[in-house]
Amino acid sequence: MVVFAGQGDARRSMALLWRADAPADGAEKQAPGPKPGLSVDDIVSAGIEVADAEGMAGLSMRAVGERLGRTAMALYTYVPSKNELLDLMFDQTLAELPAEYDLGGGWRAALTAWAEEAVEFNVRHPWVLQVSEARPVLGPNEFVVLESILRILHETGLGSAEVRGAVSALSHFVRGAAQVIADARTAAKTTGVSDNDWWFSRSPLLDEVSPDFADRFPMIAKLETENPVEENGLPPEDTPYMELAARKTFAVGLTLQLDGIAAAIAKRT
Amino acid sequence: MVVFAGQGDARRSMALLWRADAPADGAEKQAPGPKPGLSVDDIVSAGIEVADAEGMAGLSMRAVGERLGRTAMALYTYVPSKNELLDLMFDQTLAELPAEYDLGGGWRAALTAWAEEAVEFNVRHPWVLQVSEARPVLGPNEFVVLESILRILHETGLGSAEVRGAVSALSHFVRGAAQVIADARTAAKTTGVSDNDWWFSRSPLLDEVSPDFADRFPMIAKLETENPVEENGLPPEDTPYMELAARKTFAVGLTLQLDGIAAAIAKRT
DNA sequence: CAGGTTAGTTTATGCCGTAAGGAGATGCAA
DNA sequence: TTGCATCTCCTTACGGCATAAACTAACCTG
Repeated sequence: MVVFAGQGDARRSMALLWRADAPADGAEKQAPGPKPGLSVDDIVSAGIEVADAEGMAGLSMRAVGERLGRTAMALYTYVPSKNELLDLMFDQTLAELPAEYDLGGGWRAALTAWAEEAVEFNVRHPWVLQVSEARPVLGPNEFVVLESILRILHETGLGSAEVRGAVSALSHFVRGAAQVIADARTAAKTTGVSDNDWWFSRSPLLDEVSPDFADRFPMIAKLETENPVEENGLPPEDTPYMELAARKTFAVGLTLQLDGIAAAIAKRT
Repeated sequence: MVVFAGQGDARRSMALLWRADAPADGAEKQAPGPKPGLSVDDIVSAGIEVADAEGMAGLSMRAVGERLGRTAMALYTYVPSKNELLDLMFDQTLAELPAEYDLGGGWRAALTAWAEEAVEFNVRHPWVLQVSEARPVLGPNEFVVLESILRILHETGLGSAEVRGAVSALSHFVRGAAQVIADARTAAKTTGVSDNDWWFSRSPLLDEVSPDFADRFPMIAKLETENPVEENGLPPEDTPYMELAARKTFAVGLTLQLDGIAAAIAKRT
């Protein structure tokens, strides 16, 4: 399911995201009570580790707490809710993306680098894809990332509306591609069935249940015979079939995106 | 979280999807025991209704059963698990998409119609976006839908690899756009906060927490001032701000996709 | 050393998918 | 007509989830 950004106390959320804890000017008075055994950063890091390893479905307050030797409830001292924790995790994770791209090779090379980086990032942290973009988290790193692609697109000389369109097109494309790759990996891992085995168990069943497949779906049949995923014979047993296909398709699709942008540039001049 | 296609008994799944219950040839012998009070279709329809109304998060066996006046466990007589039910719901829902598009106006017009139809479809049934594409469900309607876009792309004369790239680019784009629109609606509904109110509560906090925003993120600041979402003054209080913006951006992004395909065609000749 | 503050715990509530087992209905063979 | 196999549907139970509420214990300040 899709998760939405903090609907709790907006001020506290923003303060956490931007680390504006404001320990007052100089005062810094000693707080009574036991010293904090954890920090927000500890919890965020543990959360990211859990989510990377077990996926969004495996991200529970219990699991995060356990990784830190605490109960689930202990986390609520530092973080108002699981939602806010997820926002913090999201923004923190974005920090590993480059803030700038080399523009020496022109916008096309830079966008290619951006897209490849972005796909790998999302494959590394597939749970990030489940954080809704509709109401952004508004954390610092989210803005850094947005700024970085805007800087590349600035080179194209396109107007604001086209830039907005390009950002969303590229971002949807990259996220979709990463989703497929990540899902393929997760499916193989959680079911214990390789892509090969999965297809070999289903393909004959498809024939059985729809013997006239090639007549009903001529275009699909044509595509499958003309351009099978395995280019030269069957892929080795342990090749991640789906991921391979997805990566090939990504390359072609990316060219489409860039050519579309080139066309928009051509139209302006 | 993302959901994967039936990892249970593949044969039974396929039989359910293709409605190949095979009541034997002519025999049709009366089964003992009480007559079934439900059908798989009843359950699938109820499931779709629940998911449309409450989203993937609200889709529970208990909720589906309740809609049919049964307990959750009653469903397991007809459907092996929630996963298989979701597969059936997915394929059934796809049936409402057109199987063919008018090619009289050329591939560009047809793809535009396809994309607009697809976005509305996904906005109507946002839970569909959570069904993983990595291991397809392999239901009949999934193939119908794929065949329909392949038929359009056939008109372009592109080769298989380019067609695959175009399908994935268009599909990622359409799904991403729909996701944003659907999420915006869900966020407004579940939080009870309009896009306007959301932004007005956060915008000042952003200034507070990052007073040097315009210096740190000049490109973002420029984009916001050059091309604010509200084109002529503030939008009326109840306008779905985010959705409006998403739809504008969708139109621009779609042009990019189509121009990219046009460029691929030009390259071939 | 008393009192207030804080970190962290335990416990409880109401959700979830679904395993296990039982109750009652039904059709067929004897 | 009886008895049984088979089927639908139910109740109960288990271990998971987020988090509210109330508690314990650590700690600083007066």
